[in-house]
Amino acid sequence: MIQQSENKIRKISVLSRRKDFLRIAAGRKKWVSNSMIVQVAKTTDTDGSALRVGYTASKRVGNAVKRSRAKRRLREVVRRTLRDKGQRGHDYVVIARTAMLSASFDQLIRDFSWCLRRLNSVKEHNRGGKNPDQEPM
RNA sequence: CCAGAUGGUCGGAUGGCCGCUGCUGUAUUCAUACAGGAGAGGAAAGUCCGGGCACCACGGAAGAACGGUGCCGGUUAAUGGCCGGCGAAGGUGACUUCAGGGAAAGUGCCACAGAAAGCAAACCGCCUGUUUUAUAACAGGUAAGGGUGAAAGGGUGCGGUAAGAGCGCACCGCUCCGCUGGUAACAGCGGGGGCAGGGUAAACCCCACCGGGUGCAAAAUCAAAUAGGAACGUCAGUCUUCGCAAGAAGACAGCCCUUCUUCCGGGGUGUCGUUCGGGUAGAUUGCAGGAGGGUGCUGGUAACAGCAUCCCUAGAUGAAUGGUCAUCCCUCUGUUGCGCCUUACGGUAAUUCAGAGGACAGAACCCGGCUUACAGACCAUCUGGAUAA
RNA sequence: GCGGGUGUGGUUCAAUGGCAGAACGAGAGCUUCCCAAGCUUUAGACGAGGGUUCGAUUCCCUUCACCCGCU
Repeated sequence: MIQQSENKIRKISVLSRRKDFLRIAAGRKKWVSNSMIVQVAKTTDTDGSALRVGYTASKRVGNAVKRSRAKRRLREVVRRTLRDKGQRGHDYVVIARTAMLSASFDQLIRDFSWCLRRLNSVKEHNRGGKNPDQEPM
């Protein structure tokens, strides 16, 4: 995409507040793959240039060791991928599923890129003039 | 060599690329670069005990209540931990396990079965006597045997007796006294008593000892916004008092409440600004040098203590300490099959190749324990058995 | 991280240490032309492991799961 090549994202900051997670989940824009779920919403900063990411690994993933490992792999995937393919001015939330632990790392990168591509195409569709409230997600 | 017992150590290794969080140094745009060096455990877990530390409460001591602990001695900051000993139970043994005070202070309970479940009593029995041809009935004695039960008022043997019975005796058990050893728990020996005194205290209880409460989201410092508080200034309708004035006090008016409108009554209340104090979000400290660890010596059976010397070893906060790739190591499975056994089929299996797997588990103020989870590997001491010399 | 609490049939709850029960639900039968309702009847549980006791759902210890409170 042309727009992405213009994006020069110098830093990826981390979401930490429960309020932000609830706001992004209420945005109802998400895409599910086998190993993860990606949610996205427009950021609330006035600057509009930030790119923020939140990570979630619930107790369903496993005990503390497994949750921590899932978050570390998520961070590594996001660090390698989102700098090129993410859109700035948006907040992302990545949720780990159980397959996060057993899948290979290449598969995780493919899953994340696929989710981002589908979400970006949905947003392109939005700019075409449709009402965003009637988005069938 | 096989099977065990006890105690301890480790719990994947190396390298490439890309990253994360503190610390130190340098540079500057003062929060960023670069360099150096550091960065999870034996259980970090469960939160079951004990302390440090912080705040709150409290004049001291004792008692009551509540909770806990419970053989004896030692160790420790302290403990319900640990070490040593005693007793009981289990094991051929090394060794292991034990909430292991008091049932002769009192209360409660012991279902069903059984005659009887607690000051003993007597169902079937046994024995004697009377009546009766006999069977049997009645009266008395007795508790050995049977039966019930988890448990039936010491056990075994001999004597004794009409039958029996601690009725008598021997041994064992119980209990009391004395002596000896031991700090003690307790053990040994001797003598007396003559069988009373069932079990249950993880039932109430009694005795001895211990315990103030809350917990780093404790607490301290700095300190936005909003609301409320205090001080000062400013403005505010009328009247009265004080005062030359500035101003202060009081009353009425105004505004709000008293369900709604009016009147009466009652209650409350100034506007704005600045500052202060308390204090929330947030930030910093608390917070990593400590009941610290390694080695050696000394004392002690040991837990542990003392001395000397060396070392500094995580500090995150939606929570770092990694991600990925390659090689090696270990285990398992499959393929090939040197060699060995076998006539052969076949069996075992060095090696090669391929695949899968490599446990339990992540610090959150710190420390001492306990408990629970854990693939495997190694070391030391000891026990039982087999073989050889 | 810290502090509390609860585990009993499929569900909601009882039960002095002595045969584990009630209601609803499930199955079968009776009744009815059929269904519902009603009546009769059956099956089904003490979270797990140890200990004390003659005997444990109950008492004690360990463990597992779940719930609540503290920002």
